[in-house]
Amino acid sequence: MIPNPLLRKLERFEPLSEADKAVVERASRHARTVEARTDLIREGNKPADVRLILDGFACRYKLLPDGGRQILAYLVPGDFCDLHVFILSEMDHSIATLSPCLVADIPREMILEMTEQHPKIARALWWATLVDEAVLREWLAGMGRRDASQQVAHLFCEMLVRLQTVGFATENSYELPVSQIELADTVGLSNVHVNRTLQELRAQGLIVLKGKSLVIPDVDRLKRFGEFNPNYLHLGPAPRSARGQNAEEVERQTA
Amino acid sequence: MIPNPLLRKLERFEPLSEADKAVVERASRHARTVEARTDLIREGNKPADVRLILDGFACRYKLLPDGGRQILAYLVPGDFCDLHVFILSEMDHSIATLSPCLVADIPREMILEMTEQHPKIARALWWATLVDEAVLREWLAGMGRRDASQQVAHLFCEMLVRLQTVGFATENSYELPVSQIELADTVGLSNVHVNRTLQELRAQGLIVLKGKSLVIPDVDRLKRFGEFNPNYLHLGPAPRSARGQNAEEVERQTA
DNA sequence: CGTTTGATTGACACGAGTCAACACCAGTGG
DNA sequence: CCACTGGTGTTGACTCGTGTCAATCAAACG
Repeated sequence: MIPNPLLRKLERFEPLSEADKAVVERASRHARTVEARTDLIREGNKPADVRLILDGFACRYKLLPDGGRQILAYLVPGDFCDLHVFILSEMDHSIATLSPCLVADIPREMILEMTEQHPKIARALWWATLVDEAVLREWLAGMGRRDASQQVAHLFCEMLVRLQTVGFATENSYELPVSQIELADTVGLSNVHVNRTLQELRAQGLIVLKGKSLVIPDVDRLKRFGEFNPNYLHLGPAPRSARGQNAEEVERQTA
Repeated sequence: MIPNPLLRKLERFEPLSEADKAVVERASRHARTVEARTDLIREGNKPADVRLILDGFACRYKLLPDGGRQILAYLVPGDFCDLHVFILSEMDHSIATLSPCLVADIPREMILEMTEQHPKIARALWWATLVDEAVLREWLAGMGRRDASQQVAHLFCEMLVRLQTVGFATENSYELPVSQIELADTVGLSNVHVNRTLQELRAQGLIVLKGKSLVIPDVDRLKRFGEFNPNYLHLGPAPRSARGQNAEEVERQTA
């Protein structure tokens, strides 16, 4: 089986005890598949339990009165749809799958158990929530102050790092099951301009994007181009080697 | 004296007991003044305690390598600079005053006391944090999918509501101690274009902005113009004042 | 008073949006 | 087996919103 992506993510923050791990595993045991482009939660809903993505891509999004859409976050394996539904009375945005997904529905009680009886998990969940917020801030900064190509490059770097931490990316590549239209709704551009931007990144040799498969020939170069500084992901030191041109430890990819 | 803005805000979520209120009051007792345009926390810092704004305007911001700046949030009376510094090892952004501020430094222990021995406060703080995140999402949506004038109008509506809940705005006006340059860094535009946008809003009679004082002659009209739907602020029903009946009209419209 | 910072205005350039046409599949059904 | 379809990617021509540069004003300040 695939190692639990949530576990991988949380342990990136701090090591968990065996008992902690068991609880996390148990919470994500019962999962269902959801096909692509399906709403998991809609604005106005008050979901009864917490959804956890185990495989596939999903996104938070808002629809605007004029029909426009803005994607607010990508949810990848190990990410929660909404940890805190208990507090707010209703969702102020929607969540939908982008690709086919494996989703676990974690009952409220199990979340409470995790947070009340496993302080380390509680802290790690706190951390995950804060990182989500930090990502939001980084996107906002990108939207406001970066041009199209930088912003796309930055996004690709972020997804590389995030997917690597849960074992869904190699050293320099991953599957990005997102159409150009969806990318446009993510970075706040038109689909046409996203297309031109991707062409430009390709022409500069910064990315190789065929279908849904993204390869980054020179990760450091793309990071420099996109002004990507991973500090906001709060991952601490890379687990083994990561940075240099010679980092060759490749994550095993089971998906 | 002035009722504690934090208390007002938290009680907008749920009523607190007298003991709860006393603790909140105590936490915000020792405050200091900070002059305008002063960093409270810098990126990379690990602040020892939590800062609470009691008066004035502050902002979160990020500086980009090219010198650009993006303001990520406005902090108004009742807002925390960073409730969760305990978890993350360092700040990924900075916080600065915009106007002269009154700031309380709340020691970590007092936060722990509030959250561990006063569950209602804990829930209310949770709520405040989630609302901050929701505001961030709304800004992202605005940045990505609204044009300049809508976005500015939306921001003005948001600040009206937020300031009203802490008693720093009248029915239709408030002090906005923010220069056009800072506004530009907020909405992701150039200062020149912000100026033109403000002219346009003025010309349409949507706002009266002289110096730092903002008056909104017809609040509902501005809300409609900016497509402002306050649901993301999760304030529940309006507390009783005259704002009620029209707010729902806006919500209907955006459905 | 100069100095300085912020607001305002105009001329011009450029990035990004819009519209439209076409190519390229993958799926569907006749 | 092959038209037909709808969604996605690609391109070009044109428009328009916003940025840039620069000059001028206005107000705050020592």
